[in-house]
Parts: sequence; C-alpha cells; structure tokens
Amino acid sequence: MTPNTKSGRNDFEPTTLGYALLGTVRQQPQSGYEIRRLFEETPMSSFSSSPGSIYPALRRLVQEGLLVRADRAGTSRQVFDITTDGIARLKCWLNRPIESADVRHRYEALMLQLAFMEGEVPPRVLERFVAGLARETEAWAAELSQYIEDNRRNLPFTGLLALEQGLAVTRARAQWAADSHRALRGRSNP
Amino acid sequence: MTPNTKSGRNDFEPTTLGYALLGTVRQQPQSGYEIRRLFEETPMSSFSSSPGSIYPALRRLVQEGLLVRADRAGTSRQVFDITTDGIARLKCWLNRPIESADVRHRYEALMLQLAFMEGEVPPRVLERFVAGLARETEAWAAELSQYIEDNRRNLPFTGLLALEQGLAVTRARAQWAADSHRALRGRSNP
DNA sequence: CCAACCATGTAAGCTGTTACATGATTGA
DNA sequence: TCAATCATGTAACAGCTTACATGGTTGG
Repeated sequence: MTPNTKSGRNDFEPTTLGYALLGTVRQQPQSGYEIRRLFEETPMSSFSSSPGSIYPALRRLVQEGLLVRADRAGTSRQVFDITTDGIARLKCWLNRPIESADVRHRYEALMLQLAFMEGEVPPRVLERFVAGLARETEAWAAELSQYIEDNRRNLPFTGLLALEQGLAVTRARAQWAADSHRALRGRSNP
Repeated sequence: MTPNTKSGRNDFEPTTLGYALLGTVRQQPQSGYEIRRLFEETPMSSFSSSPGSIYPALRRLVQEGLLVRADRAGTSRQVFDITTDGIARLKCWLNRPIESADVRHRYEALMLQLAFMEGEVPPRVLERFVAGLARETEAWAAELSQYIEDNRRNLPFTGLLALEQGLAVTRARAQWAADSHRALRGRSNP
C-alpha cells in the first residue's frame, strides 16, 4: 500500500480552530458557509466566522488528508466530510488528558474537547477528563485565593476587583465540574 | 514645535499585550525581564512571558513614542518608563465604554482595563464601566440560558455540559459585577 | 432588472510562537 | 571555574484579521 495520500505530514498539529472544524464536520458534513453561520449564531461564536480564517483552515485540513471535499447533490455548494485519518486525529485529541496550563488559561479549548467527546471516547476517558477538571480547577481556585489574600493590602482596588472576578469564575467552574462529575457517575451506573 | 517625535503614527493601536505593558510600566517603571517575571508568577500569567513576544512589543511601544528606555542607576538593566503620550493613550483606552462583543468573548481584556483604572479615570467612569458590565453580562446569561433551553433535546450530553459551564461562568460574572457595582457606590458615597 | 444575499475565495500585514544565540553575573 | 541563571535579543514560521474580489442565486 502507498504510504500516505496527499501531504499528510505527521508533525502537523491542527489549531483549536482546526479541531473545532474537525469536530463540527464529524457530527455532520457541512459546507464552509454553513460552518460560518454556526460560528455566528450559536455559542460556538468564540470562533471568528470571517472567511479569511475558515476557508484557509478548511483547505489546510484537506491538504493534510483529514477532510475531503464533496459536491452535495442538487446544489452548487461543496460540503466537507471527515476522512478516516481525520476521525483518528480527532479521537486522539479527544482522548488527551487535561493539562494544568489549559485549566488556567485555555478553558474554552477544554470545553470544546468535552463538547465533542460524546460517542467518540469510552465512558472512563470522559469520567477521567471531568474528574481531572474538578481537581485542577479547585487547585487553581485555591492558588488564586491565596494570592489575593497575600496581596490584598498592596493591590489597587480595581486590581483586586479583577482578581476577585477571576476567583469567582474559577469557583463557578469548580462547582460545575464537581456537579458534572456526579452527573456522569450517575449516568454510567444508572 | 515639531510635529511628533519618532514615528508616532496616529493609526497605531496597541494590542491587549501592548496595553498590559503600558499599564504595568505606568504603575512602576520596569525592565523587560521584570515584566516577564510578573507575567510568569502572578495572575497576569494569561500573557505569555516569552521573550519573543515581550521584547518586540516593548520595542514597538518605544517606536511609537509611548514608552522610553532609561538606564537604571547602578545596574546594567535598562528600564522602560511611560511617556506623556503613553499616559494619554492609556487613559484614552481606560475611558472606553464596554462593548457587548467584549463581554461575550474578551472578558479578560475588560478585566485588564478595570485593573488599571484605579487613579486613572474619574469615579463616574469607573462606575459606568462596572454598571455596564453588570447589565451586559446579565443579558448574555439570559441569551445563553435561552439557547440551552431551546436546544436541550437535540444536543449531545457533553455539549450540553460545556454550554452549562459557559452559563455558570457568565452567571458568576453577573453576580460579581452586581456586587462590585454595589461596592463602588458604597465607596463613592461613604 | 436590480438589489440583496449566498458562497467562496485571495492578498497584505501584523502578531505571537518556537527556537536559537549571546554575553553578563552569580553561587557552589 | 563551571554551571545556572540573569537579561536581552533575533529569525523563521504559521495563523488570524481586515479588506477586497468574484460570481451565483433569489425576491420584489
């Protein structure tokens, strides 16, 4: 058998946008325009819907052999579908355990990963993921809280407010993660 | 008087990192290395501390006449200080009212803005800012909540979890904003 | 038929990432 | 003295933003 179609380099790592596209197309083959609308009109709107970001990103995924173009019957629109390699790549990403740095500064990417897990990873991976979220988020909340206590005196008032916002958000996430973990356990052992 | 020193273009708009540097240096003149440590060891760590981002950003601000280099007595380290133009530029940014899009997708930048406001903007600007945050954040929470209700049935379970995380975070922010607004009113009218 | 929208794309420019390079200073 | 850390930088590269361009389709 021939090695790899096209230029599928092994060192190519999709960006967060790339995985958002892979996951979206995995759920349902779609055209670039449909994805743009999705990014405009749903909570996926954290991603830019500008054509200058989406079309080149789709093209890269095609070049790497993770997506393919196909013409949809009856219309002039071309839809993108995920390939076997694309599915493998997506699943590999979905199975990755969380990293502390992501919990601190890239929570959105973790939520994207979680959102696409349904039906793609074994239940124990999902449970490990959410359990890890709960643990790491609480650790981060404790650190933030400690930092605020240690610096309450010498910080400007508005700086303190901003820090307290960060703590409030992190605590809300920790609470959500704990609740979700419980919900998942209940779901596995009904 | 000569027009403008160096190349201070009027169309130059600092990035969020640029404003983070301006605000940091405004509080206390510092060297690039000290700023890197700040970005590594405090909750400002949402900004990368890599030299490849910070040193070029500092150089740009110097080129635009918003910062100046100075040698600190006794050491070989060079510190950056903010210029009159830099202060004006910073204050102009700090006085900007919030935009809905920022509340939805760039909350961190808004918190940076808030953190640097102390002593730089009149109290009524600060109050307007936080009042606007409270209002817009609640509106966003309502939208998210509505979206979740409308789509609860046809969303994958993990997708629902991710959306609920977003709602929990937004509600925590709305609560924080309301509390902060109250605290600010109490501060203005003691 | 003409305006509005559908649908896809390209080009220039900037920023940030990663990796590498360099010399000074400090501590064991 | 030798390693680690201080301190500052540069170069290559990739990705995103903004702005522009283009043709098809639909509705009034």
